[in-house]
Amino acid sequence: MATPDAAGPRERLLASAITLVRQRGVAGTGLNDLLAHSRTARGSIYQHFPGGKDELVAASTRLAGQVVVGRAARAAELDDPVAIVHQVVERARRGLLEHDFGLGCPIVAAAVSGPDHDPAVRAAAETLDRWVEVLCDGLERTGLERRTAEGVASLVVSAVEGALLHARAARSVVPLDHVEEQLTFLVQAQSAAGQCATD
Amino acid sequence: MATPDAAGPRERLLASAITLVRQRGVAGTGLNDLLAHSRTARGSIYQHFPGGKDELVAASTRLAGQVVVGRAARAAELDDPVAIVHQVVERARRGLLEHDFGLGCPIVAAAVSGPDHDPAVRAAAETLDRWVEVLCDGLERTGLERRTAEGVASLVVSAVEGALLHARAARSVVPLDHVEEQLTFLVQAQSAAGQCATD
DNA sequence: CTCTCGATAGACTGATCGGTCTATGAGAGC
DNA sequence: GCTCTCATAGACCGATCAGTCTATCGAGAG
Repeated sequence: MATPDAAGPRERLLASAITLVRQRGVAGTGLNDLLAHSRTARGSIYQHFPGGKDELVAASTRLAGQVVVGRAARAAELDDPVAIVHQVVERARRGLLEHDFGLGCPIVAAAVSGPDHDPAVRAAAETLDRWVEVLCDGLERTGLERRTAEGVASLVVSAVEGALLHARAARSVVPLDHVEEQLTFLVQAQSAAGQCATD
Repeated sequence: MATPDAAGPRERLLASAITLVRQRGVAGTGLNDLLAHSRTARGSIYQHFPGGKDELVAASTRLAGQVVVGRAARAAELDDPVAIVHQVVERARRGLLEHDFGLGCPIVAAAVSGPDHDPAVRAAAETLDRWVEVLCDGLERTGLERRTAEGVASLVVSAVEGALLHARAARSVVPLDHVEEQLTFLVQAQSAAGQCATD
């Protein structure tokens, strides 16, 4: 369980919200499921999240976003763009396999949750933007030109999210393998192109 | 309206299901919304889809999948890989702008709908696989090696789905622009690499 | 004409939804 | 000891959920 139960109800609620939303989406996650999964009293939701389900989901999306961006930032510290790509893809692959394709990306779940749940959508959008930024900075540090790094970082994020979604639905990591292979080729080609230009 | 109303209740239901699911997801779409949007009698659902909502959603996902794959097949007939990529991305871009970022991809919505709605998830997975196949065949026809075409096609589908998702959440087509730019660079580099190898 | 069958409209069910409420208990600070 | 606060447990609310049912209507076939 992601919830050691030593944590308070607020932490348990956030952790359970992230897990259940990854599993069934925002609209598919009911408060009853949430209370049972987090073993929390009904009142505790409104103690910590006066706005109710919407506020809880938004907060859990922001929290998940911090985790995701934090990992990306650590990956972006590597000085080889191929290693950065590998790190990001590998993280997605492990997340899928560890839970037997049961959990998707929390940011994707929030992003597609629609006009109701608008705060969650905004949190997802901000996370995706920051994710791209962080990767972009990392790729630039490895020698890519700024403009190129922006495009590559954006592609990496989009491709990994898309492949994760495809892989979960198909219950196969092949889409992630293909994406890693091609992204690796791309960053090498872009690095080489940048080298030539600056020669 | 996508429903000319001349069509029978079955067609109206399918069209409305696709639209509403693109907007709010599977779990977020209620039968009442569906009936109001399609101006259809409650009984007509069970006349045409005895399995109820689940069967309707699965059928609408398969229908949407046929449309998506059909478009991809037409794009894949072009003899320039760059044009193929442009066609696919441009379709996504127009879909977003036409509805002011209100509608996502029906296949994505079905893919992330979770273990409930399993038929919809399977339909989404099959569509994604066929989509990749169709693009792969097209790219191979333009001269890419089979193995390379597989990887590139998979990346194109994943990247476009991911970028579509990011673009809708952020209400900006920039992610799609970045993806198109980098995918264009990639297919050119892969084509060149293939050329060299066969020289 | 009648008979039939799909479409429509809408009442109705039990279950579940998100949210509010009260009551009890456990622990910290005074 | 006495609050005061938060966590818990669970009853309760109106609204909505998916699904079933009945009744009426209209078009086509006999």
